Amino acid sequence: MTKSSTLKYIAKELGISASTVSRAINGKTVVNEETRKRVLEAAKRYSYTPNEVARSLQKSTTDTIAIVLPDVSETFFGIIVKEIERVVARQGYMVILSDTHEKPEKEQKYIDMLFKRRVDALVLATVDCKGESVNKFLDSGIPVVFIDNIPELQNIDAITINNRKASIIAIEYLTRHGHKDIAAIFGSKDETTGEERFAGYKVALHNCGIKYNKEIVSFGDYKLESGYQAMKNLLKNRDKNPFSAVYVTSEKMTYGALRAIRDEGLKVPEDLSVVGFDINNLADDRRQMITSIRQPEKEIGKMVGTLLLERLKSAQNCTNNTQPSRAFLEPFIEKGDTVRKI
Amino acid sequence: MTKSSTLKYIAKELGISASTVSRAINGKTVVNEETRKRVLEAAKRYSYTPNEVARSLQKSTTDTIAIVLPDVSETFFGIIVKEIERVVARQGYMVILSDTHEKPEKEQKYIDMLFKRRVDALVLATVDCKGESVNKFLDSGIPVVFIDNIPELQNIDAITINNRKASIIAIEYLTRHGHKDIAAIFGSKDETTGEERFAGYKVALHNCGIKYNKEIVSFGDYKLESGYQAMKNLLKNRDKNPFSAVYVTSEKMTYGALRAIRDEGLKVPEDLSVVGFDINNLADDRRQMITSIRQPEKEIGKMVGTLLLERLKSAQNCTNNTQPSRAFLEPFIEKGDTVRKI
DNA sequence: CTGAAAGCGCTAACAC
DNA sequence: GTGTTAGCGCTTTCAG
Repeated sequence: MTKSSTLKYIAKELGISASTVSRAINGKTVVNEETRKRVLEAAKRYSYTPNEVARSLQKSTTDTIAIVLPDVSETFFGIIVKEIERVVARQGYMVILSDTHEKPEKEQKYIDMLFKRRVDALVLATVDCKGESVNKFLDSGIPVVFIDNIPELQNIDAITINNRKASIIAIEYLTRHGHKDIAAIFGSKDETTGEERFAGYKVALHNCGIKYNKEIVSFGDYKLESGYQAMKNLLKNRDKNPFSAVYVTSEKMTYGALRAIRDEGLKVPEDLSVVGFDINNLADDRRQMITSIRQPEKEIGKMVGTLLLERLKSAQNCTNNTQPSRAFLEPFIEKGDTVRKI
Repeated sequence: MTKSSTLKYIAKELGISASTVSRAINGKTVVNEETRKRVLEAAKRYSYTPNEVARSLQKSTTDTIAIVLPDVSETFFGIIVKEIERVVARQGYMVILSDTHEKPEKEQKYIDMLFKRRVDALVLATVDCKGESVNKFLDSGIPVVFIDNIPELQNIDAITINNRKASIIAIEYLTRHGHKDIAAIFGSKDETTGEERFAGYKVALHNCGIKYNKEIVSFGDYKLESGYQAMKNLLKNRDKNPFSAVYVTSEKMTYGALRAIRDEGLKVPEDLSVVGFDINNLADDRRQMITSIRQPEKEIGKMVGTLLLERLKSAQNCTNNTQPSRAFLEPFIEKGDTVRKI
């Protein structure tokens, strides 16, 4: 319950000025070896801890970066967060994490709060591509890096995968296994991940000479329940609109879909082949239980972290005349036991 | 690049005092309706945003809670973080997340930094039960809630599961399926999760009249690689020390073990039954792909969040004479396809 | 209802 | 080397 002591307090105890104490503790300026020792010792004795809040106010920098995303419990985001944190922590930055639960209102609110808290940079996996609140950051020149969903704005930093290609890989894999009727479950078309993956799906079908059938395509919201429902519905109409495989475009929706399939008494892959997305069963391996399109999460996180540090550094030097950085990493497929030849 | 305006600036523009502007904006005190309007309008015009750093310094409260844990990319922790955040965000708190990568040094460093940043409370899934740095928090009366691993300290708040029981459930399930030679992979005995789960394993064996064989027990560090290696080794000696099932006590180690099994050309469950831990495939369902011991992550997170808010509230009122809160939730088993009868 | 003044804890000139 | 002063942006008595 002891209130932690302040610079001023130590200064008074030692009969010296607060600035000297400050200097001794920060060690940036030269201080008499003798006094330095006394200060350090007193600091320990009174268990002094610098107050970073005060420091932040003074330097108008918080050494904090914020990450706003729709769902930390998706392993995809978990890994990205971990990796970003790892990279920026080495330069003393800490991470504020905000989970929007896929809700645009929450996203707005969080971004506003984070701005008030003067975070030094923002990583945003938006669910609200038209969101206004992020403009405050952009206008203030505070670094923002977009991931996952990328709004259509000029001059923004963005790191994501080639989502069209992701679908193309998935569909080609299935067609190579003889599948022609391939159902699919996407996220909302309002988000670039949903839209692009959907677009890629259609392109791939076209390339393979398969006619697009909208009856076997469904749109969810990336949550487990929506994957479950979507799959249920597809299965219900399967006699009218048959399909031998399904491509599901998020981790949770994949698990939801698998559950629906099981609930209907069907076996994977005997009765239905499944290609999921972001399923992260065996980490570094190229083979896992569920066939899945994967994103290089670690690499994404690392790139984001590195870019962040770069932006932060040039923000210090007011060297903001750098080009926006846009990276499109390559998705890949991990083969598992959930697809069979027909 | 516009530097955001301050209270003082607005005050000057309007020819009134900063305190009035402050009052108008915070709306706690009564202000002339006329001036209030003028202020609010000016605030909008100059796109004023309150500086929470300054506010924090003044109220010596940051509205921030910190979570320190060994691995956010474990779904177990992902869900807990999400849930804690959901609960505390409703009261305006934000979350700083620190991932220690299972390293005691990092943990120490983070805790120290968080103390300097004056977070209002700390949630700690320690990997370092003897860690000293957390004492600063404890001594200062800043709320700390321990989860997962619980150090042996008096008067601390802790929310976890009954880890012994977790193992008992696992072993009993396996023995009911006819297994007698049950290998196991635990975390370090230095952590309560490792120790307790190991203890429960021995108790369960004893209860089932099975002799404990240390040759088929291995200790890892909760990471994927250690699960992989441990399993490899167990498998290598399987002719001398045979077993028909293996119990693995973390998500990542389970995935690592499964990979090792596959690499050896063995099939689950035909050649070997597996009970994992914290495998989170189908969320709300009671049946999933991999048989796994589960913890009620959502409930844990919710309880932590609620407890945190309670502590934070009474910290405000200096009503710190409450009893420490210790909860032991119940683990449960989710049955999947990775265990067979023999 | 509003303004002046003081201060949260720290750092950064600027003198000496 | 060290002290003094001022100030980061805000809130909060205390007068008026």
